[in-house]
Amino acid sequence: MSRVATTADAFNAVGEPSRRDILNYLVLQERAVGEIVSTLRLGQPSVSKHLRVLRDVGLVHVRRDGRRMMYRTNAEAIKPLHEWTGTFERYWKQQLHRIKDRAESETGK
Amino acid sequence: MSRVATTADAFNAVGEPSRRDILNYLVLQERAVGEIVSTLRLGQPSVSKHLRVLRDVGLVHVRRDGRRMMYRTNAEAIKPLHEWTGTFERYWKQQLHRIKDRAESETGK
DNA sequence: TTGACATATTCCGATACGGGTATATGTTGA
DNA sequence: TCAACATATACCCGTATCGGAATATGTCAA
Repeated sequence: MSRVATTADAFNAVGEPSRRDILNYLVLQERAVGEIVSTLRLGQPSVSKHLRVLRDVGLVHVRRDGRRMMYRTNAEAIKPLHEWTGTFERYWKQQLHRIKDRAESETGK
Repeated sequence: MSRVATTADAFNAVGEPSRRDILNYLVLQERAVGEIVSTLRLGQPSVSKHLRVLRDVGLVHVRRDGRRMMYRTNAEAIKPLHEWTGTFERYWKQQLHRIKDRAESETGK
């Protein structure tokens, strides 16, 4: 037994930089594959494969328009990631306060 | 040329489920490696390796305490991920409104 | 100094991944 | 029906990754 799944979850899907680029691009507006290819300067098969991964985890939606496939980001699928990272918010705020407090007590010395 | 870096960035580091578990655990309190191993039921070398990845991207801090190494989550390193996912917030809110509006107009019909 | 303890590193095998090339599939318009 | 177009899939290569076993490194206590 070796590596577990991976592409089967949104956290992992988003770990790939090109896929984040694609999500950033597709959230603004629905786009055809060819537009993604030329805008992001990636190979067409590469883009199709990234889209397949994103689709499998629900991060994008597709719609056929004639012979083109129109993709768009499904922002809701990103919500869980935002929520998970958000559970750490109180901790980084604490850390900032500690740093700030220490700085103030030092200047006040 | 093949796969790019990966372990060299926080997004990817967090893509691994065990590493998320470790971060969740270490944010509550500083812990020794052995505690992580027994609490999360993972192999010791495996944990050490995950910790090395997390450390390299700044997601955890270490401190030596005698012969033990005490790790804790560096919440601040998670902030960029929270911010990136946050850029999608307005879009999922829009989607929710659209869904809500449609539901209301349908019941009102 | 030595043995026990705690952690890190190395090595291995199986597999997943990403990019590229070639090819298959599906759709349109003539 | 057929050629052009748009996208998806299959395949290959080189590499990354994960887990586990074995081993190395570092630290303490006697």
